[in-house]
Amino acid sequence: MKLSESEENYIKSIYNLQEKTEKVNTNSLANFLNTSAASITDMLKKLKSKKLLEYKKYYGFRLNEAGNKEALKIIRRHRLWEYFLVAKLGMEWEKVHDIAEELEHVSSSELINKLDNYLENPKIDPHGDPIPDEKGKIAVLKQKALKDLPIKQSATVSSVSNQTPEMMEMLNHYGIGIGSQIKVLKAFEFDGSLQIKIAKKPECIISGMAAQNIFVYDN
Amino acid sequence: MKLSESEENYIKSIYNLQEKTEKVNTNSLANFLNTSAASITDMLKKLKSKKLLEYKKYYGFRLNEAGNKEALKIIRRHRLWEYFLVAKLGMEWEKVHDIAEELEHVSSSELINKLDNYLENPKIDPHGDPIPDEKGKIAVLKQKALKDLPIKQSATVSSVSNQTPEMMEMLNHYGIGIGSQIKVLKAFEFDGSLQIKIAKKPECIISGMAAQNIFVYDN
DNA sequence: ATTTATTTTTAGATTTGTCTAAATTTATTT
DNA sequence: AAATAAATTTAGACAAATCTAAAAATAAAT
Repeated sequence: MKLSESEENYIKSIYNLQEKTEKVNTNSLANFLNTSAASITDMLKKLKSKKLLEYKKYYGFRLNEAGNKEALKIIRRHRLWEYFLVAKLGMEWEKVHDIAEELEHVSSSELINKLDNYLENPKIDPHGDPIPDEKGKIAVLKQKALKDLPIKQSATVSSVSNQTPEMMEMLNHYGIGIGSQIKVLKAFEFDGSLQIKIAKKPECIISGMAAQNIFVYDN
Repeated sequence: MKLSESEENYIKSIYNLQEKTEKVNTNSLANFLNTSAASITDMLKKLKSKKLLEYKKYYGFRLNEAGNKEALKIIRRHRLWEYFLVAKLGMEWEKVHDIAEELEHVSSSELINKLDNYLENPKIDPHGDPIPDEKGKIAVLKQKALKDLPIKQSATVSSVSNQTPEMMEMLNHYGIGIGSQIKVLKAFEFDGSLQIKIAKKPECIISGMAAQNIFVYDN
């Protein structure tokens, strides 16, 4: 189904709000999208007529099967682009969201699947959110802080919670990035620092503080 | 200057037509953009009011300095994305244009400059057209067929004229891609075949026919 | 130099997505 | 349960980008 940019934004927002909060209503959506409640009503009618959501006047609304499927496609595009921007172009966390908001509307499925492939099918985006696969399936990967990763178990770096320039500088120095394969060789109890190995990089030691802010998931 | 997608498409089209043909008029532009002459007139007024082109009713129009600058920015984005799609994602020539038409409207200059950097500042896109740099400057690189490259002179693969699946398969096999560093070690006069060296690949021999369809530019 | 043909512009309508203000429905209070 | 408050929808307007059909200007032809 060919959707306009606006329609896509509404669908994606409804999906995201449904994930987080119990009930999504007109006002909360209007607030989230920074628009008026009247605009929401207009779009709800339109999406209903396109059979993407269930909607009964004054009673509320909810994405149906088809709507969910569309939402997942958009979210997949958004998160793959975010991953690309951080992992390949080296952009900073805070900046990638807005750019991905634009890139996500380019809908060629060949493009997206090739991008996915090129990025080696990442499962989690730089903010730690899961990336739906081609079929809309989301892996349920539990992330953990690097400090909680058992010794000698290899894992993939998925996100970093503290994104200060100082943190980024240090990660860069060690060659740690989103998607890096990582393994803890030894933990020093004294200060919580860890001796680690990043694939294709020399061994090194990072502080307990860093280990607390780096998140990984098991392979 | 923030431009709408439509405004960008008009500006880019005017620029492209001005490159190719002597005089651009309302009808030819309407024809090129697959729209009506009336729409062209409307947009000309708008672009004039934004001071991006000179326009006098019934007399014709032309991009001014500012308009040219905007056009070059859009073309830069378009061609960098085309390069990315072919060189990194391995997409085929014919397919990249339409996708780049969409990607080109994402206008973050940080994104584009980082992409440029990531691609190692390509000078020519997969169709053989030059890519403007950050300042809008276009390199005047004369391409030549690989068969005309002097022995032992290293060059960069810029485009391929015959894009059949068979050709693509062969290039893939040899590891020849857009941006590859290439050098001719020996030319066999008998059949025009060439012994070549692609950076980081073993030496190999390609046919005269292939050498005629692969284009390169000097480093 | 008129007439005819072509090109360009205007006038007015349409679609999409938005808005404000008023009306309606549902929820909450006393 | 009547009154008040809050949420939602409708009505009507607007800007952007487009269209068709008619009018105006320029170019070409006899």
